[in-house]
Amino acid sequence: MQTKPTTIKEIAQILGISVSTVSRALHDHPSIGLTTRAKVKKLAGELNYEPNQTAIFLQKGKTLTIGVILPELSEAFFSSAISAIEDTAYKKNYTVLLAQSHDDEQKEKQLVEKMKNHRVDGLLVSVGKNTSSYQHFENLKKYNIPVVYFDRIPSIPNIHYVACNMEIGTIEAVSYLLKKGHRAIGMINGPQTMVATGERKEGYIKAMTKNRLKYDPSLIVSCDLTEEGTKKALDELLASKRKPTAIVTFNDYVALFAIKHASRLNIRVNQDLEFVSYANLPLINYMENIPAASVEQFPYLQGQKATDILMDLLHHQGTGGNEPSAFYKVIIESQLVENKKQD
Amino acid sequence: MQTKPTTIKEIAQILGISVSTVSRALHDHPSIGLTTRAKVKKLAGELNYEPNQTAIFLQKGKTLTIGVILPELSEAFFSSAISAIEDTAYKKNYTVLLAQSHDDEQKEKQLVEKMKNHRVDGLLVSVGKNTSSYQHFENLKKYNIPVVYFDRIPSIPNIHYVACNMEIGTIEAVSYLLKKGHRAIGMINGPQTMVATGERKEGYIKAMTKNRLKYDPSLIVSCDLTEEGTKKALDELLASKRKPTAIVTFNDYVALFAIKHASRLNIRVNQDLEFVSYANLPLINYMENIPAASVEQFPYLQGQKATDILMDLLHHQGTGGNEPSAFYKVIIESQLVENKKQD
DNA sequence: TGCCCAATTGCAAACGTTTGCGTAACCTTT
DNA sequence: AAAGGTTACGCAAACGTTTGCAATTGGGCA
Repeated sequence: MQTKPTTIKEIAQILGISVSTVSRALHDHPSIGLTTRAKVKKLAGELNYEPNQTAIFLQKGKTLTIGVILPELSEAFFSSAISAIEDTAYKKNYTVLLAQSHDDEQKEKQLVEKMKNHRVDGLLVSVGKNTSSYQHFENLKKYNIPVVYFDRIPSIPNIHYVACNMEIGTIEAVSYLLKKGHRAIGMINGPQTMVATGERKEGYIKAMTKNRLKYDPSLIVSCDLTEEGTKKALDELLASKRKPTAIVTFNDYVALFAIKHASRLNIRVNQDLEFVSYANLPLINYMENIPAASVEQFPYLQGQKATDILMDLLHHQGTGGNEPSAFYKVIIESQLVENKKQD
Repeated sequence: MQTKPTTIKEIAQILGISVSTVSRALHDHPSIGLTTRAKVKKLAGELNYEPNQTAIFLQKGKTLTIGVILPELSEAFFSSAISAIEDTAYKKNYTVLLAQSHDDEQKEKQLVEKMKNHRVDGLLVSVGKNTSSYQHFENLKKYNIPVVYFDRIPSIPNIHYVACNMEIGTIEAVSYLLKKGHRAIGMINGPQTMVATGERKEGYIKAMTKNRLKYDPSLIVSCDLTEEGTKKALDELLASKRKPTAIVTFNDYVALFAIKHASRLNIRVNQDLEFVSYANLPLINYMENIPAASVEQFPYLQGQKATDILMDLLHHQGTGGNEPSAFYKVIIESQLVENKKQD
């Protein structure tokens, strides 16, 4: 028995009234009599009527759907963010259309097209790390599809975004190490191309100068974030004139690679060499040797904020319709969190 | 300048031909002359025409969208699975509508409704751990919306599913420990209610009897998967008459909790007490003290298979339409993987 | 020259809903 | 009792497509 879903039309026919009346009755339109209203609802209930959203979408030009494009669903940071996005969207009765770019610009472009065809009301994006042009996103403006970027944001003007500023967190991280008595503090930073790399460096320098210490450029090395690159970076640091007693790493992956390498070199982690990192991973809770502290980047919060902004945009665009003159630029300050190791 | 997306209608008007001709031209319908076909396509290109999917959905009754309902997006196992689902669906030109139940049966029901209203073509489900009735899913059959369950599958007949059988993996795990000389092997199992708990126990027993060893029930304790519960379970095992020298845990979380607890009790992990677990987590790569081996459950593969099945169902339902007489029941055999600790 | 067939194209319905406007019926008012 | 005002409902268009069928054209052939 394959039942076709009940339609408003059938209800109208059974009751011998018009479809418009049924539609209005179901929406509690005041111009419909109480008795008919009740009759309609009763029957609708009995027939298990569910409005066909696709029809409503077509009619209204809105889909109550937001698209999310991000590099990699299985990465902890993003899966946490997407969890937040879904939660937040759900509360506002929106649904989430999901796609991952795998850091492939070409695929990212296709996905934007797809999202446009699906007529998503808005888009949440964390751009791929190789993406060089943002035209495919910018085009959406013409179609009045708002885009909110999060975490990995493009460096172009006039966009809405929420991101995490690493500078403050880094200042805190370095200060934390200084307070613990460290003077030679190394940093394994990311590739020069990334915005976040610059922020970390700035933070490092500011923390040093704020404490009237001089900044030794040889203590900051960049790496490509791979295990191999991390090893080399650590070796380089350990070989420098002022051998560091503490290291700030670009992210948890790098930290763990470095820790692994260090303990193989018979360096006692967090004793001979203390680590501070940026929390991308939820696994810290389960580990033995972990960075002494991490700079939290709040993926859940970022996802939540980004979704809130998009919702706001969606609900206030009906009127004006022109380019918004103001853009949301939410910066979440990163924050140092001490990793208490045992319970 | 907010451009409305180009419609087929506009193209028709500009070219002075009918919409049907335009539609057919764009689809390379043979009955349309080559010249008109070319003209239409040219203009469509210039105007950046993109078909309005919502209209097509309405017309065709198909949305090229599949819904995915699972407990928790941010859990590593599921984020890996969803990644696979998206990848696989994308290849077949399907889009993924995503929602998480947070293990809340009530919300799960609402989500099913929502998915139905969105007219997803099919559904991929991993049920919440508290879900007791599966009626909300079963109802979808009436609407001809196929459902494929994965990983956390309900124990009811006549469903499509792909899941991982823990028995083989467990046999392998226990055998692995036996081969290493262990004789007193403990097991921290899950709650009695879960299918997987039974499978693990079966595997344990089979491995023991296969090796002509007697099965000591006191060496299998169940726990609620929390950190507290795990501690208690481990304490219980350590207090038993035959103190185990190795332990198989229900999953990686449990394993890590247990390892944490053990090392606090000054037990040398994998020396005094060896651990084998089930891989839910990708973090193993980064850790110091890890289970000596894990039973891999292939989340990516599960997601992939489940999606493939759904695709197949979707493409073959056009004809019959009645209840399928055959159901996909794909069992992925779990597999023991030795965790090589240092490269 | 008349007829038939193939090649093109157009008409219009359909998918399920919302909504502006028109129109009955009824009730109140003078 | 006629005018005016409510109240309750129906008509039909619209959203952008697809598609069965009809209609038009032209050419080939007898």
